[in-house]
Amino acid sequence: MRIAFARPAATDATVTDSDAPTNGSDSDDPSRLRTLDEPTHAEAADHVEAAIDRGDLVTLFGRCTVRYEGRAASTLGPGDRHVMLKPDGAALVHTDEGQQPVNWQPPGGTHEARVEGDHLLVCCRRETPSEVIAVRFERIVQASAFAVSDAETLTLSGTEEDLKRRILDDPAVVESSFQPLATERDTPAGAVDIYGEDADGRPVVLELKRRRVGPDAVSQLHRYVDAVERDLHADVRVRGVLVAPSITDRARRLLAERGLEFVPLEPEPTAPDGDSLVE
Amino acid sequence: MRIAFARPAATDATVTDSDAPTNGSDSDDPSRLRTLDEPTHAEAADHVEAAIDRGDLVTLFGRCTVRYEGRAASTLGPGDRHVMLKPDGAALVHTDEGQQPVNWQPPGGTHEARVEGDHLLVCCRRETPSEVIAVRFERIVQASAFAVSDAETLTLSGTEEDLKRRILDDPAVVESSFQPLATERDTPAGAVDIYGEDADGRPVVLELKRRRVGPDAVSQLHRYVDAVERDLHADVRVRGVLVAPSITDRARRLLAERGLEFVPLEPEPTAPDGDSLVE
DNA sequence: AGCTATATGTCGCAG
DNA sequence: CTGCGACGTATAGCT
Repeated sequence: MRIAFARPAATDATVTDSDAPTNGSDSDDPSRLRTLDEPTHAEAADHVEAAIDRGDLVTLFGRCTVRYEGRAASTLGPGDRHVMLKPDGAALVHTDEGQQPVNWQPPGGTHEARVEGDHLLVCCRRETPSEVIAVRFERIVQASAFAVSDAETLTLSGTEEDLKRRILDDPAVVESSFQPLATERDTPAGAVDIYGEDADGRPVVLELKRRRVGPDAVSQLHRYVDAVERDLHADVRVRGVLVAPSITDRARRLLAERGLEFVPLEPEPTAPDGDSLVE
Repeated sequence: MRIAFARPAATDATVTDSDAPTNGSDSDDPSRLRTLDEPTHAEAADHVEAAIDRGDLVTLFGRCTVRYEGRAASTLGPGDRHVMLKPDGAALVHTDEGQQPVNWQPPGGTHEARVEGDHLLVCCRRETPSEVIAVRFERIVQASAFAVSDAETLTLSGTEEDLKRRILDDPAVVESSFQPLATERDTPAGAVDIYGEDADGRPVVLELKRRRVGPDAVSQLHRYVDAVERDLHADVRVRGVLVAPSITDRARRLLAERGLEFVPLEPEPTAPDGDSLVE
């Protein structure tokens, strides 16, 4: 603990919420940060429980083990890690490496912190499917709680949706006289990205991908073309066109075997790079 | 800042690393935690830069905007968020919701923190592909650095690998007299999970999935069966069997259309649930 | 709640 | 490095 003089005797006595030796801000400080450095397990448990109740985002630095059981099961021996508990029920355990958490829990679950023997136990549960993460801290270096408020939503470009718009805006980028008739056209095999007709009036199925495609995309297109041909149950041959920035060799071979086509196209026109994010 | 008396005059004067008003631990304290609460931008910049140089895992709480440009591009307006910079070059920006970061950078990149106007700019770059995240803080509530050490690796069970072992241990779980001949057998379409022969000596291709399968898995199996049939270029018909816990209706239909088969099997025998993670 | 497809997917492994 | 497939994938949209 940072404010040692304010700490109760290091018994396992429960620390009352409002009297807890949080620091960094008064309880009505707009910063909404509450931090404990090197707390006892009991202090940390109270701190975390109170933060969860308030709806704060909680972080914990410390040495811990992790066990998971649910769709699969895992164990992780002792090490220094960072744990994040989100107010929406999500939980993340990060090591020093990797973009992905070593263990996690999706949103919708519940968090719980309590002392268990000589450990702080942080438990994150969810149902459907029933899953649990148990994080056992032998030492907590820092426990922070922050009342995060974020009204903004991400604006993203360069997606498959952008590629779709680009084609609908100017169908000629696919092929001259291509005419889109429907998007998300339903078939027994699933929804077709763009369905239309070529210059000769033949049906065309487009499958769009925002990036370089492999064999899986070819199979997907193949399924749709098959399904539409059955659907029309006429003797017309349905064209299948994969639209993506590029294609791998194996995918191109597969495409040829199945009589399908490829049109190279980026989600967005390649701009003569303008402003950079940092000057 | 928490330790106000230790802080230099709040000019933009650079804070010397070793004299920086970190707290929570001395520089050689084994806890290896260094935290600043409500630092100035200049203080935070120095703190973060020093932590990156040391190879610490860095976290930042505060109000910021985020811009990303690379494979795609995005912008995110001002809000309270949590930023994590890992020593391996990974970066994560988390809001109060979702398991996934709202913005991120995979490992391998470089981090940088500096004052830019009235903001703290945290920049995370990587090459191949060239990508940048720029996080601009208007306010930093807390900046922590922790020398994370984690020697352990995750032990995971219930994977496709477990399913494969289960079949190789006792091929009869697939079908009586099924005989595995190879795993990862190479074909022009990719590697087959398990290749073998049935009681009649006919070639069998197994595709394994650790969980319920949809149409994509059927297509994958179909590709492999096609490829093996061409490969053998004999007139033998190759059987294709999807092995997974369960299958969706549409996938089952697709499977039937292509003359393929399904065998229900879990990655691990369903145990009469033993010890729970918490008692 | 289940099904389907996308994703700045990430990650690991092989060529 | 690219290619390819698995992943406790997560996430969104739709029935």
